[in-house]
Amino acid sequence: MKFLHQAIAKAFQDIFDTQVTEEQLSLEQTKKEFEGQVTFVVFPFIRYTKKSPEESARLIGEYLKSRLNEVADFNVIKGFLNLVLSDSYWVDVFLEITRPDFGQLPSNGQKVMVEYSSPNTNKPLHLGHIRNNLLGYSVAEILKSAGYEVIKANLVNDRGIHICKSMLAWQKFGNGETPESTGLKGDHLVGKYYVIFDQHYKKEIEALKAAGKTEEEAKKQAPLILEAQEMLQQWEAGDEEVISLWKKMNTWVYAGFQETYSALGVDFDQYYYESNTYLLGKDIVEEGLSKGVFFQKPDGSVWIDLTPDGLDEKLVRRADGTSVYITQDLGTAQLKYDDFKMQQSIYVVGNEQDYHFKVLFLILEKLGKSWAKGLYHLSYGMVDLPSGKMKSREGTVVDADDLIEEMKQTAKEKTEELGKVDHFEEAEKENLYRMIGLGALKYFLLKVEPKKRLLFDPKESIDFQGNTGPFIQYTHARIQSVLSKADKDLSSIEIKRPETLKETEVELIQLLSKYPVILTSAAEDYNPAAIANFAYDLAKAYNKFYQTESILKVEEEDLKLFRLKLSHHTALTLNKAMHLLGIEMPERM
RNA sequence: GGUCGCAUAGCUCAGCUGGAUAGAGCAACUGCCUUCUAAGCAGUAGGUCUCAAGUUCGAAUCUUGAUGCGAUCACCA
Repeated sequence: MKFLHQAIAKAFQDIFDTQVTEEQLSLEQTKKEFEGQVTFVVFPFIRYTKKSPEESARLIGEYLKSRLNEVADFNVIKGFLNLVLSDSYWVDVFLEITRPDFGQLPSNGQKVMVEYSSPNTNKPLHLGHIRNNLLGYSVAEILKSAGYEVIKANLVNDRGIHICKSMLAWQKFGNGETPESTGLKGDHLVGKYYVIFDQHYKKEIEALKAAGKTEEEAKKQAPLILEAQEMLQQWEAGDEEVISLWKKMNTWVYAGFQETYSALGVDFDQYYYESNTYLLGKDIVEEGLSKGVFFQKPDGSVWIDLTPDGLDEKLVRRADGTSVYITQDLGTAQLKYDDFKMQQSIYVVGNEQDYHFKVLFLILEKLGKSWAKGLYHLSYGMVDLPSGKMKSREGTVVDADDLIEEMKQTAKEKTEELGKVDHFEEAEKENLYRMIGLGALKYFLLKVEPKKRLLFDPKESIDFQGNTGPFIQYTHARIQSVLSKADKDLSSIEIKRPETLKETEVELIQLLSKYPVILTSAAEDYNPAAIANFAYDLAKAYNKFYQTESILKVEEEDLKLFRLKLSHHTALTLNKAMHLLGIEMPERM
């Protein structure tokens, strides 16, 4: 498109004797109802042309048509100059697309860390974590494809009072249960005891309230919570028995998480454990004090005053010298940077922590950390149920493992209804159900812009038709079917340039050619939804082409080959795009 | 109450740095499988882009205010 910018700038020079820079010009895609593929809006420039919009557009149109082979024709409607580019030009564009490196941007020498998942080790993963994991994974893949070197990091929240609750409940009521003895996945077993703790704790609170205590008092004085707090202290003191119980239960949880991660197809390059990092940040507090960024209150607690920035005063160290949440995050941020020296660091964390990250980044900036400007909080909306928020203690969560299983089951039912895979081997069927079920789930979660909140109704199953993952997978399988029937090695065949193109072919080529642009902007915005929408548009455009033109039945061998090649590169691009969302594409379905 | 985010068809969502008559999917209704996979294609119907002012040739998009929903404002994480 650059040639058009140049030519239009030159047109202003030649026709109107006025300077318009290429940067000022913007071209957009012509709306479907009009003829042409590219539109130049002249309204903003009539003050340079000193002519009516129509007249200006007509003059530029004529200029372009007479000088550029690529411009076959034009039409003017009001101030819109619609350009019809030649079929030969679109064939050139297509040849660009067939280059082997199409869709992978060259390395930009930048390193970026994407932290996502960050689970608590006291309960299994749920739908909220799934959104987090898929977003993080996808953003990481998008950045890789856009030329970054990416480190996927997971910060495991494996310590603290909540872990002690599960441990205590297991100790008291567990009767030595293990994942092996119960057949439960490790994270589910530990989660079970987290719930059991809460049940007993609530009973104790009720008993205390009946004895005349207030709610507040009861919550603080219940024997179980006191015991859990004591256990936390023992843990921090390195008590052997507590540590060994902690290790045992964490091992169960990690095994369980790993299973869920691999079912989801997400992975990590680097794990950080809070049990290792929770003491970090103490030297940053000292640094802040000596730099005068932090100040101390009479009771000894350390604060930062962010009121000039429109925020509040924030505590960074308690009066008793212990850290708070943000302290260890300051330390961990430093640790990550020291480990990798990356230019950007992205935290994929829910929007409930918007304020926390605003404060965190601001503090690091005030401390003069050169790398603070590369920090970014990729904030995503909560996943809500029709009944409201998911609450693990109340059991109103959509469990990750259950949901994955249900999706496969639904995929199986829908596929069997269609009866197209009856002759498949059992293993291929199972794999197909997995791909389709997960494809539907992943697409459902990723097609929506991250910051928007998401409503999930367990009673309504996720669609398999229309703007969905399976639709795109189906399109891919359909193309593969055509290609395998053709039985040609397309990569080694030189195609002859077609003289003319059909409308659906031009549409397809134009869409395909946009892929690198979409990829770039998706990487800039950390937005997988842009990729999802592109894949959908591409699949739709292919289906339209498929329905209007025949491929294998055409007489002329050259045309057949061209259409096969077009199909082939559509499939490749669909595959690339969906791969960025972590969605696998079946060869047949 | 302060701050931040969101608001587009009955439902779920697109809408690029302001541009043409605001687009898809689901749900509803009509057509299209003796022809390359009908999880598809084509069509009908469905809108005060929450409301009000402003900026301008032009606003769903930018500004301000209002309303509604959500989050957050812990010596919790």
